[in-house]
Amino acid sequence: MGRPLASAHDIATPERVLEAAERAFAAVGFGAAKLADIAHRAGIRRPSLLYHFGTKEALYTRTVERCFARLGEALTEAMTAAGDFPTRLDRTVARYVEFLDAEPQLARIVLRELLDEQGPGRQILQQQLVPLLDIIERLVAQLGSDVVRPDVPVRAAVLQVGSDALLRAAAGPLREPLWGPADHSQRLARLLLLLRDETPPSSSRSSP
Amino acid sequence: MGRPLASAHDIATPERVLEAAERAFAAVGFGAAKLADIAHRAGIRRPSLLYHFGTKEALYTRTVERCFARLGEALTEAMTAAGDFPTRLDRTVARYVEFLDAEPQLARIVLRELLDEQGPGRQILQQQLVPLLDIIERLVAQLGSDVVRPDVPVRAAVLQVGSDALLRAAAGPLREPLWGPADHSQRLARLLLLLRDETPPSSSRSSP
DNA sequence: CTTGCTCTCTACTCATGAGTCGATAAAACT
DNA sequence: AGTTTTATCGACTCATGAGTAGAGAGCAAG
Repeated sequence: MGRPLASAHDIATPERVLEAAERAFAAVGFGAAKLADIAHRAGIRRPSLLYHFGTKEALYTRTVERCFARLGEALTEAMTAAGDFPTRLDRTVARYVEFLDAEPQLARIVLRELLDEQGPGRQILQQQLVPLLDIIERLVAQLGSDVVRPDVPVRAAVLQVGSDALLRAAAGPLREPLWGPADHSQRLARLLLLLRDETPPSSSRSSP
Repeated sequence: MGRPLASAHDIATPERVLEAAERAFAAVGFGAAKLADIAHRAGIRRPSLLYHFGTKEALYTRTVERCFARLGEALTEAMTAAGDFPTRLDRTVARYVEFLDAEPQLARIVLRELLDEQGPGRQILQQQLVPLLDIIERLVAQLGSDVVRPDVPVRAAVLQVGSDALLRAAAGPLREPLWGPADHSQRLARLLLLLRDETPPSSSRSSP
């Protein structure tokens, strides 16, 4: 054999490996994931994988960084939409939840990194999340000074909504039986943050 | 050597092993945890550990079951306190959060089980959590019919508060910089569930 | 004191999975 | 055409960690 071959659908091999790695690490964690599995799922054998990434740890770090990068993108993209505060809040929460629900592997990896004592994730998480929370707090102060409840701790509220979405996405088959429909998160965020709740654009109430 | 010896502080060996196992599995997960480490932390060698538990998987299952049992106890105990609805809500949330903060290993293991595709945890989680949520919903309907917001999805709200506490406890060193003081959870739960918020007994407001 | 039971250890086996080496072959230059 | 570069794989090495075997030490009962 020889060159790329680019097998299947002609996506570059390293990219396919990263996708397979994301699934594997998300499913069973760093320790239990096997390079041979990942390689096979990417359509190559283990040595070829190691040719591209050198070592298992390196592959893992790359995977984690890729996850956090995409998550960061999704978050900031969702936040920078135009509109008044309630609209932006709805949009951000909705997009964030949808994004995580669509990529549960990502949610799982982020969570795993939060749990692991070592791992590259803790630092990345701190470095990305702290400034993001600062931005949100400033945003709330500027945009929402008249519609936001003055008595709510903003950071805590944001983290609560965020944690919920993360766990919800990571819960896999338990998602529906426990959490139910997705737009509940949006509703709860409104209830937490907004002074008055003029029932959001499209949503369900539990008891009319 | 020979009999128990009961080393250190005379706690039964299997119990010491379970404690060590809980720490280890919480810190690095099932795959990466090493029986030799666990054994040493419990004051014995690996074969002695295997004498008591037979296999690594068995030890893990025992550890997980022990965790869920304790968590279940803590939850139901907190919920069955007397008082009107707001008081009970405050107490339950406060005790739950304190409990998890005091035993972060437990929170980590529960989370890990939520993440793992196989593992005994998913099933236990479903079996314990679904009925618990039903109980809570019934409780809210009975006790809080006049003080609880009628427009809030109870299950979702409870899960949101619960997820937050779990992640908060599992976050280790990131807990303070991100989440801040513990009583915020209590405050958010009040804001979510109660119709009017007469500022809970002892709490801090972020902007007076 | 001897027999038996419980618990512990040291010293193995054995499977598994990460990383290396050398061969090979398709592409990409020259 | 010939040479180099890039990517792939089969067949190794080697470390590590789970599980096993067997011996021995303390304790209890007869």
